[in-house]
Amino acid sequence: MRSRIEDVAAAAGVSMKTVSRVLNHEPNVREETRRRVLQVVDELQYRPNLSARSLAGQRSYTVALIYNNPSLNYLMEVQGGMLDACRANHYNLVLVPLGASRPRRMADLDAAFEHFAPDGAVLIPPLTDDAVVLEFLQESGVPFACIAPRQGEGRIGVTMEETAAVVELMEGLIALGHRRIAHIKGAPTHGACQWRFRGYRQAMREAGLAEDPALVVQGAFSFESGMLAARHLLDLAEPPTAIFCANDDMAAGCVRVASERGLRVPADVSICGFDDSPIARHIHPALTTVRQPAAEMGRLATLELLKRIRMSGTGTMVRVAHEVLFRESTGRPGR
Amino acid sequence: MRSRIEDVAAAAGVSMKTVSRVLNHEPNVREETRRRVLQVVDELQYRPNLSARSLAGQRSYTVALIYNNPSLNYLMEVQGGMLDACRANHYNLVLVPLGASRPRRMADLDAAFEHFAPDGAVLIPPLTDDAVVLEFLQESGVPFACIAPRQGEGRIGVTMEETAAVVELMEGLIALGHRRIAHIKGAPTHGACQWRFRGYRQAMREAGLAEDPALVVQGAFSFESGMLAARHLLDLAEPPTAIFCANDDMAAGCVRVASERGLRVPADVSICGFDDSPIARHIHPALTTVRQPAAEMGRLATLELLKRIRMSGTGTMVRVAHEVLFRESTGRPGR
DNA sequence: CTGTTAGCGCTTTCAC
DNA sequence: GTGAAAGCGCTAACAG
Repeated sequence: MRSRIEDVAAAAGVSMKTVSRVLNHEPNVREETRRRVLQVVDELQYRPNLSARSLAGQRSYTVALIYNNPSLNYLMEVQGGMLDACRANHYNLVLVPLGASRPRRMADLDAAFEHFAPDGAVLIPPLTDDAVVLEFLQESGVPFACIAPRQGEGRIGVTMEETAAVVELMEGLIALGHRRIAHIKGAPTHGACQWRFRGYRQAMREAGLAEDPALVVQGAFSFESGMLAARHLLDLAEPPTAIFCANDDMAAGCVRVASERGLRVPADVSICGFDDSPIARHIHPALTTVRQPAAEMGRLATLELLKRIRMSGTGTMVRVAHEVLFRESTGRPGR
Repeated sequence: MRSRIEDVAAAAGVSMKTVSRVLNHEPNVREETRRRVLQVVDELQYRPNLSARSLAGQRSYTVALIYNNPSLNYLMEVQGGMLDACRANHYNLVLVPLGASRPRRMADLDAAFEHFAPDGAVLIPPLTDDAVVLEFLQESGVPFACIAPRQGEGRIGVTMEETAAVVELMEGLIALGHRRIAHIKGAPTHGACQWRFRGYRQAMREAGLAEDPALVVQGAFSFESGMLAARHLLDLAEPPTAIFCANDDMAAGCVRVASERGLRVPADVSICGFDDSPIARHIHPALTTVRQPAAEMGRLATLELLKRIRMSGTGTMVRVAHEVLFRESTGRPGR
């Protein structure tokens, strides 16, 4: 049978409560007592019973990852980082996928919160900017952290300097000699869409390049939407020499369309994306893109969340560094 | 405050135990009583407290997904299917990634099992054939299900007719006129490697084609290993006209090498994979491959596991259908 | 700094 | 068919 806290207490010659104090890093335990307890814990291979702990402590030791059909790769990375942070802090991670429709989202959220009663939650885009979800969380009183929200005011979590990253990427294109640079935007509900578009405009302006509205088209972050947008752009009387896509999936769609049409990338058209998802390295030519450390962001968001769970009011919005990766899909404009 | 079983009992005019019986689908409750209880449950929005239930019932209502660095897409799909099955049965899913080294694997497993005390576990390849992991599970007495194990004897879970699927795919290649067909094998520790190779050999034999050992090379399921193997094959004095890879990542690596060398796919060389992972549709040309319903397999494996958890000795090894998808990467051998 | 006493909300056992 | 009482293993509140 598994040993209980009572057994540890008896073997260490202290009360259950003292053992509990040691295990929960509470103050008011003499150093010697603490050491003795820890030794017995080790000898007896004692592991606290999660259910008993939760029941008595009115906490679930669970953190929810709330998501809504984003890129699987991105989700997987964030999830991995969160898992690390959770394990390190003896927290459990519960996945909460939300349905597409608004009432469905509410029902899913509600069911998951009723069932798991998470102590906190992490939101990833585009849910970080979903009014319905945000209101639910605010009302529930459960602390939450956001990853890359459009609006980070008064929130905790992690952000990246997306605009700055895009400017850097665009400066690279401009330095290569590109003047007609197109942009395929992401889904408008997604915070990143805004930041990345802003970076595009800023770089164009700073380089003294006129912005041609015909060169900015709406995408939806999917491979297919990238193909559609690419066809549109390449059909223009004066097609762009470079296309900056708001994510890699759309950029891959562009590359595919270019290949189908017999265009060489980057000789005929340069293409770049954002995210550095696996597809960026797997297609030919490999995509120039911006790497965002999704796993690290998941880990950090979780750590900030745990701070807030442990002490209300703590936790901040931390910034992580990006990295612009120039690979094969961009080059000098051809002729 | 959240309502408790006591509140429901009081409102329905029965004992707590009767409510418990209804909620757990136990026998010995009159139909009328059951109906009344359920109505009160609905009115009071009663949701059982997981921790209390686990503590009293000596069960965690948790199922573990044990994995070890497989393809992320595959993992994600299986995970999604398991999540569905878990939600539908009010079970929790806990992710248990295992480290690379053998002692590390044991430590990870042990820690996760001590901490979460899962009621059951699902293994995915290549862990389905890992002696250390299997022994641990057997000794722990925790029921487990396997997805696509090499050896399904006496186990429960899900399998696919991998060999038959490969034969079908190979027959397609042969019908197109291919005679020199190469095979890039998967990692030898992986059960699938064996089944897929077997299908390759069987199809060659049945078509009366001589097997050239030079055309069978070892890969490791990664994109990079596919590139290496492809270079080797395409450098042969008499290169193959078609290459069947044990998974899509390696096939994508082959396509990339072919593109780099200016070879046209499929005019100069046909390439096909296995899995129908997203990359299969995202590269150009899109890959001919075999779709395995990973999400469905995750769901079914979980359902079999839950059967066994609920009644020892029940649960079986179920088979799911595959689908061979002929797309753009295969065609008649050129010249 | 340490211990005692009550529960947390549910299931189990056994009696009716 | 149904119910009463006794825990599951832990933490909270308070007393020392």
